Amino acid sequence: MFTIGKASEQSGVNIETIRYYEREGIVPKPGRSAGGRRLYSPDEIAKLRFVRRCRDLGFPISIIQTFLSLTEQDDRSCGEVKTLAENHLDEINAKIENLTRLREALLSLSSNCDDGTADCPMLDSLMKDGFGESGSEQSRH
Amino acid sequence: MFTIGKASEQSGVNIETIRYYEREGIVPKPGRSAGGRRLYSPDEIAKLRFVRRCRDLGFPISIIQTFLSLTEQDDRSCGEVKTLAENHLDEINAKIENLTRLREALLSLSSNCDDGTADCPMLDSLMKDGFGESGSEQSRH
DNA sequence: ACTTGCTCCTGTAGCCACTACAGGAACTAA
DNA sequence: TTAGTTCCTGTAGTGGCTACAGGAGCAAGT
Repeated sequence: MFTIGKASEQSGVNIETIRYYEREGIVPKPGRSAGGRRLYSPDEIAKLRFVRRCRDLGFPISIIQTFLSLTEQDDRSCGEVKTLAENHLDEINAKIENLTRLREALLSLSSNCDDGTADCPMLDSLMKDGFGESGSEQSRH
Repeated sequence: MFTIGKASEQSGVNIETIRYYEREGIVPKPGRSAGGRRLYSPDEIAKLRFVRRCRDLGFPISIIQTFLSLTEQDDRSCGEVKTLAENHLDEINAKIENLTRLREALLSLSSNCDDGTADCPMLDSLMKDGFGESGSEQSRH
């Protein structure tokens, strides 16, 4: 059994984050020592590491909770996992596309932007009327 | 002069967000009608639109505030803008790289994941000891 | 036995940039 | 006048943590 500090080291999850996961019911409450300290088994540490790796892959907590419940009941888990992973891949691809378009926009805006000029062409075009948009979009995640 | 609804339409900024920007001092407080309603001039609407466009480009509010103060005093603004834009471009590029690596990782993980299997190889490898990491990293933005 | 210094505990508040109410006041059109 | 719409303030919630404050427990050295 390991204290929270060791569990943090071994799982790569910050101590405060571990306590947060417990508060939120993302991982089960561990046992306690006589003095009231949390004690983690290797299995519980593996679970923490699993959550961190999923977070590193960009999965939101809600999906990770589904993953965790799928690992409990080992009943036809793989199909559902694959679907969730594919949806997540689609989101990642969409983000990459967005960022790439954004980069192009920013590049072309800042390219006219030379040191020494009094009026900045980038700020100018961002302030102008009807510049890169077709109407009032009003959509942001 | 326009009410907040028209200002929202014309700038593309949500009504609640406009009020939030005002509360936070990101845009100056507009005048009010006899009945206490906010009234926006075309210039103030242009400022809101500017903020939205910068947000669309991914700039954080803190940077946008710098931009706004630079547009007030038209003193050698362009050099500073260019630097901020380049730093932001670096961040965007870093994000794209991260997401691309993430996509590869997720693809290779989920590729072994076929429907019908009892134990999911993706969840399996995420749960295992020492799989894709060199030690205890502990670094997340 | 006592002290030093580390780890741990709970509880609360802050981060970013919004978004979503609730409960009421003020306009506008029929 | 009345119904419907827009606006007002104030507060709380979102996600996923992170950062305290103020105290208790514990291990090693003297």
